[in-house]
This record gives sequence, C-alpha cells and structure tokens, in this order.
Amino acid sequence: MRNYKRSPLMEERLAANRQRILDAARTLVARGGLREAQIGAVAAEAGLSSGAIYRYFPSKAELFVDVLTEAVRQEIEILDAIAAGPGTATQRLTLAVESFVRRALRGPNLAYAFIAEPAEAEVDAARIRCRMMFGDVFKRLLKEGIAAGEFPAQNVDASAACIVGAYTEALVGPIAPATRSTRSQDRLIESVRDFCVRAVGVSAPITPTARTRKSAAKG
Amino acid sequence: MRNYKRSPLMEERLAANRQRILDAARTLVARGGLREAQIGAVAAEAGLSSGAIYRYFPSKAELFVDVLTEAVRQEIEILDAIAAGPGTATQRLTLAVESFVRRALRGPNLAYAFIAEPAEAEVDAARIRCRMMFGDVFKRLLKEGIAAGEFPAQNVDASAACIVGAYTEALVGPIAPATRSTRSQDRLIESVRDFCVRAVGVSAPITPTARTRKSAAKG
Amino acid sequence: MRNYKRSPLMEERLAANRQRILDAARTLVARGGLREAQIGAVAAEAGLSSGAIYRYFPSKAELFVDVLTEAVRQEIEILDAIAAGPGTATQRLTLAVESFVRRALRGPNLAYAFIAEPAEAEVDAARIRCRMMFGDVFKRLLKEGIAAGEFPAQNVDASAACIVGAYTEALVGPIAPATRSTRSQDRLIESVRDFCVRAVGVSAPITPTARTRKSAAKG
Amino acid sequence: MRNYKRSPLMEERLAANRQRILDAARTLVARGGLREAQIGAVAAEAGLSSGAIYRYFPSKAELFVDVLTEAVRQEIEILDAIAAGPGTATQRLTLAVESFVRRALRGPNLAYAFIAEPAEAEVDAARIRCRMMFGDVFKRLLKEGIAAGEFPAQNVDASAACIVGAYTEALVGPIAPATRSTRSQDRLIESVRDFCVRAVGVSAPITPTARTRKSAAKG
DNA sequence: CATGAATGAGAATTCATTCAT
DNA sequence: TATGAATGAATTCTCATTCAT
Repeated sequence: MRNYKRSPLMEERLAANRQRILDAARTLVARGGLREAQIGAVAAEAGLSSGAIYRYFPSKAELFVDVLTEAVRQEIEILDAIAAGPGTATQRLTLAVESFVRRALRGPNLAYAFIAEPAEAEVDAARIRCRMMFGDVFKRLLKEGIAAGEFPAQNVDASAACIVGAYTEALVGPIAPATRSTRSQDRLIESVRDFCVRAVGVSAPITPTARTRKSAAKG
Repeated sequence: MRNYKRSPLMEERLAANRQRILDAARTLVARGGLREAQIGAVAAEAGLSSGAIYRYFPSKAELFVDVLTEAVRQEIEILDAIAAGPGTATQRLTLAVESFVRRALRGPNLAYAFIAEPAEAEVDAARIRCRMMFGDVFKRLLKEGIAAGEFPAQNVDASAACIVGAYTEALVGPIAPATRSTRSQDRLIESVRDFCVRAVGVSAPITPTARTRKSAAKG
Repeated sequence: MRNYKRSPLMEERLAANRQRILDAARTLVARGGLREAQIGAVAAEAGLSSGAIYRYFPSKAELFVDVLTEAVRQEIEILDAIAAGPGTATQRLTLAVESFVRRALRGPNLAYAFIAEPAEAEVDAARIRCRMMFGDVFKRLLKEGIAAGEFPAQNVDASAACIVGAYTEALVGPIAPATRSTRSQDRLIESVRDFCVRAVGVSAPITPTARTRKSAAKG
Repeated sequence: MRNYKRSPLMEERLAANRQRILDAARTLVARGGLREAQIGAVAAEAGLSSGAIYRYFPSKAELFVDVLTEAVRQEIEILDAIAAGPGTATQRLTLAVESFVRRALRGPNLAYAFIAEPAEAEVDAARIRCRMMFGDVFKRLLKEGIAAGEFPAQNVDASAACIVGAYTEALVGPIAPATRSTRSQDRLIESVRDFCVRAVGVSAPITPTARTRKSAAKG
C-alpha cells in the first residue's frame, strides 16, 4: 500500500503483468467460457500465482468486467471509425454490421461468453452496458439515415437492439458452429448483413464488391 | 403391495408438487439466471425440502431441461397455430413475431434463459434444441413467403435465426426493463415486429389494427 | 402399540411379513453387499413399503443384526450336529471345516458381507459375536481332540480363530472368485480342509471318500 | 514465475502434511473402519481443513488406496527380507508369520482394513492386490519348502491364503483385543505361528528361542 | 511484491426415518 | 396397519480469497 520506491521499471513490469492477466483471462474464456476461467487457471496461464491476481484486481468479478470492457472497447472503436467514415448511412451500416459479424466469427467463444453467458451480477451488469454500447453505434447510424431520408422513421432503440440481437443469435446460436468453411462463413455474414440492412428499411440492399469491402472495412 | 392409498387425491397432490417445483425453478431462473437457481433455493421457493426435489427430478440438470422444454412447448404451439392459420405469409409472420414478443414481455422473463450460460451439457443441449425449434417456425414461414413471391430470396436459416435473436435481444437487452407502461410496451412490440417484417424483405410492413390483432392473434 | 384384536390370522401374516423382510435383506446383501441393501430396496424386494419395515424392526441396524444372526444360526446348528456326531475328533473336525467351507461357497456374497464388511457399530458387534460362535464350535472339537490325544496341546482359542480366518480368506479373498467349476471348488475345499486339519496337529489328514462325506456331512 | 519461495523448508512442510494426512486416515480406519474415516474427520485429525486434503490427494478413494499401499509396502519388505534370508523354509516361514503377527499387534489395528468393506471400487481393488501380495510371499516360501521336502505337496495358493486369513482373524477377530498383557500377546503370537507352521505340514514345529528371534527377525 | 498452501463456505446428492393419509 | 412422500442431516468435492513466508 505504501508507495515506496516505485521505479519506472517496476511500473512497466506491473503494467505488463496486468496485461498478461487480462490476456490470460480472455484466452481462457474464449477457450472454455467463464466456467473454465477460474482464478487458478488464469494465474497459471499468465505465469503468475493466484495470489498475485489480487494485486491487480480486487476480485474475480472485477477482473472479468475489465476483460469484457477491454475486449468490447476495441470493437467499438472499429465500429465508430466505420460509422464516422465516408459513405451513405446505408453503406456505413452495411459495413459496420459486416465488420462486426466478421470479427465475432473469429473468436466465437469469447463473443459467446461475453454476449450470452451470465456470471456474477457485476459482470452481468458490465455485459449489459457493453451491449448498449454496441447498440448506440447502430442507433447513431440509424438516426443519420433517417435524417438523410435513407431509412423510414422507426424506433431506433429497438432497431439497434434488434441488430445486435440478430447477429448474436446467428453467430452463437445453433446455426453457427465453429468449424465452417471460409466460403460458408462469408455467405452467413452476407445473409446477416442483408437481413439487418433490409430490416432498417432499405428496400434493395447494396452488395459491396470485394474491392469495396477491402478498402473500407478493416475488420 | 396393494395400492392402499394411491388415491386420486394424492395423485393430484404429486402433480401439483411437480408443477410447483417447475414453477419455482422458472421463477428463480427468470429472477437471477441459472446461477441463482440452486436446488436449495428451488426447494425453498416451492415450499419443499431439497431432498424432495429428487423425488420428482433425477438431477438438477434434468429439472432445468424440463423447465425449458415446458416453457418452450407452449410458445411453439401458439406460433405453430399462427403459422398454420389463414392469411398471407407476411400477415402470419407479423402476427407470429408480435405474439411471441408480447408473450415474452409478460410473465417471468424466461426468454433470458434461452441465451443463458452453457451450464451443464444436458441443459445446454436442450437450450440449443429450443432455439432451433423457434427458428424452424419462422423458417417455414419464410419459405412459404418466398414461394408466394412475398419475400425476396434469402438464406432462410440465417434470417430465421436473426428474427429469434432480434426479439430476444430487444426483450432481455438493455431497452427492455420490466417496469414499463403498457403503452411503451406496445410501441416496443410494434417496433420489433416491423423490424423483423422489413428484414425479410417486405417493403411496406402492414400495421394491423387493434381489431385485426384481437381477432387473429391470441398471444 | 395397543394390542386390539390381534387374530391368529393376522399374527401369521405379520410373521410372514417379518420373514419376507429378512429374506429380502439377505438376498440383497448376497447380491451387492450391505452397501446395496438400503431400506427402500429391502422394502421393494419384500413387496412392502419402506415405512412398513419399521413396524417389524426398530432400525436398519437391528434389521441387519437379525439377518446376520439368523443366517449364522443355521450354520452353527449344522456345525454343532457334526461336532456332536460320531467319529473321532479328527474326523469330525474334517467334516465340520469342509461343510462350513462348502456352504459358504454357495452364497459367497452373503458370507463375504457378514464376515468381512463393516457396518454400523451394532451390526459390527453382532458380526464379532457370530465369529466367536463359529470359533466356539471348533474350540470344543479341539479340546476333545486334545483330550483324546489326537491333537497336540495348543491354544485352542487361537487355533479356532485361525481356522475361521483361514477359510474366510480362502473363500472371500482374491483366490476365491465366484465363477469357478465345481471341480476346482472341490479342490479348494479339500485344500482348505486339509490345511486346517494339519494345522491342529494331525500329521496325516484323512481324506474322506465321497461316500463318507455324503453320509455324514449334510452341508 | 520464478520459484521465489519453493524453499526446502516448505518442501519439508508439505511432505510432513502429506504424512500427517496419511497417518490421520490410518488412525481413523484403525479406530472405526473406513465408514468412520470421512474426509472431514481425517482433516480434523490431521489438523487441516477438508479442502487441504484435496491438495495432496485427488479423491477420498485415492487417499485410502495410498494409506493401504503404504501400510502394506512396509510389511511386504520385511517379509521379503525374511523369506530371502538364511535358514530352512520352515525356519523362515516361522519367522515370517511371527514377525507379521507381531507387527500387526502393535500400532493401529490396520489389519482390520484388509478385510474391510468393499467401499469404493478403487480402494477395493487395492485391498485385493495387497492381500495377494501377502499371499505371494508365503506362496514362495511354501514352494521352496515343498521342493526341499520340508512340506508335503499341497495347494500353495490355498495354503498361502489360509495363512493370511488365519492370522488376520486371530488379530482382528474376537480373541485379539488391543488391551492385553505383553505376555499374553506373546502367547497368542506363538500360537498363531505354530498353527500356521503345522498347517503347512511340519509335524514338529520348531519353537525359536528368544535369542534366535532377536537375531533373525527384526519385526 | 510474489507465492501457493490453506481455508471454509457452499453445492449437489443420498438415504434412514417419520408421519399424514 | 400400510403406504410412500417428505424431511434434513450428512457427505464429498470445489474454488474464490487470504496470509505466512
């Protein structure tokens, strides 16, 4: 508790340890869900002792809140970049959904655990907050599109939530097994994307060419 | 030896107990997720001892499989009735989604359990089966609508999953707190319904009047 | 508790029930050991309810004490008859051991459970008493044989216990699997018999012919 | 990461704890059989928490397998040394039995566990193995004695089992209470020893003097 | 600061025994 | 008297958290 002689070197080391713990937790959740991510296992994966975890996080719940928050922040940043980018609202929505879905398919278990798996109340609350953050991105896009006359008037809260729910189900639900060919994954992504775009009221969804996708969507 | 006292009265009492256990489990899951629904808590909620639970269900896992199955069977029946009823595919899809959403907003929020923790393998398997059952109803409707020229060609598996996911999220997600006015609930229901109908490619979703609704949709 | 109108018919019926319970318990112990012989299982096997067991026996422990005692009494009677019968001490010891071993091999699991398997303290105490009863038969024979000059002087308590222990091990121990040919069982019986007879000091054990055996040993 | 504190001191402490657990289990089994030796009781006897047991042993069954194995290994080593030592087969058999019996009479009455309840399958299997190991020592001695013409031809499997059974009964049976004078213990030991030696066919068992015993038998 | 052994509060499940019907 | 549903204490094992080294 007393800050005696905390050199920059030590500071760095501590930050590195903290990150290692977060990474370890994330890895384990992705591998086997929260159920498998016990403190002891996280510590082992991080190359630390279980006691050490409590130097960096006050409890298991707070650790996983941080893991979740960190994981989601990256996604949000990417979505925000797309939403703030060039193009019509329709184009940006299309890209955003596609990017979101595509990235989620890469680490399905992490997405699964954090989107769907309940945990302690604290973690659960964080999960809800994260879903809201995702929804907000889409909500902003919807508002813009409606203002621009691209989409019909609608309950943007509901539509945003529906978008998040739609791809979540399509990804973690029964039709989304982990072992799929790239091609079939592509088709799934496109299907979900088109579903969402149609849902907001675009009668003829655009289908970006590969080139368009490459240049605009990083995810 | 002789069935001295296997009276209809007792028979009734047993059935009532079984139902009380199922209801208690359902209530607890709705309240705090599977995590909070321990055998002891379920027993207390049902007004029985924990040992008694095992007279009616061989294990915790099987109890919750039954809870899920029972809850879902009711919904599926109603959805099936609507899907098999009169009207265009568009009309029936509209009604089905609306009915589904409306019912879920009532009563304990069991929908939550559908995306809940993978818990024991047995429960998880049941969860997946249930989601697929829901999806199948919508899938059939979609196929009919496409055949009838009402909806554009699309990946019906993905679209069905998206519909299930969309309303699930809208119900259990951040925008669906239990304490809302009837009016705002109605608006939410209509928003989700319209989202889904648009999503399958109907450019101008119908908005059934209250009278139409009353006469056709029971949920 | 009050003896109101206990007809002879009822009396008979109660005795029959009691015996059925004892038989059921014995059967179950023989089948799977005390571990498998729960009150509920005994009741089912006896065609009664578990509550009924407590009309006839005050507790599980006392039931099994009775089962044990009854099972052992039969054996003791047979052994006593042999011991009190004709022939030299050596001949009678030979027959007694052989009879004992032979009968035990018929229901190996019952013998096993009651000779070897510990249980509640009460049952355990009864088990000890039974072993002593067996030992006493041999002890008497030993004393007679020593008095007659057939056996050398020895600690008859120890020798009697050793005889009981010797065949117990040979029967329930690793070399006594249940599935054996009659012939190999016969050889085992003879080996144990000869071991015991030699052990008490008979230098050249007799080997009774089949005829001798048939006529003298009932077991 | 770095093994900061894996000091020899801690290493020692862990080994001591492990041994304390084994000793505690052994004590409890000797006192009241496997039935009384629950994890909680073992932990208390060892001065640890029940959770700590699982740091040293993966399950209750494996703990007791280890208890049995450890107890038996010591005995087998001593018996083997005697069997491989100098002297005629008769002399060595005499010493082996005596040593075995003598040691069993000391210390906690673990011999009991050798005929104890089939408990978990794992423990049971270990129990059978241990009995066979004891039997094998005697079997080898018997074979040598027969080859040397000291003992008559006989079923060495049965005889070996009988020897193990004889002293087991004499030790754990009704005639062997723990509270006896040294003198009466000595007499019991000699009686059992002579019984076994006679049993394998030695007509005039030797009775080693105290001096012979001291010099040859350590147990 | 790091370690990991130890803790101990649960959690699911079993089963002898009781008691209302 | 017989029934068998209900009880609840007991048991094994888990794992987040603490703390002596």
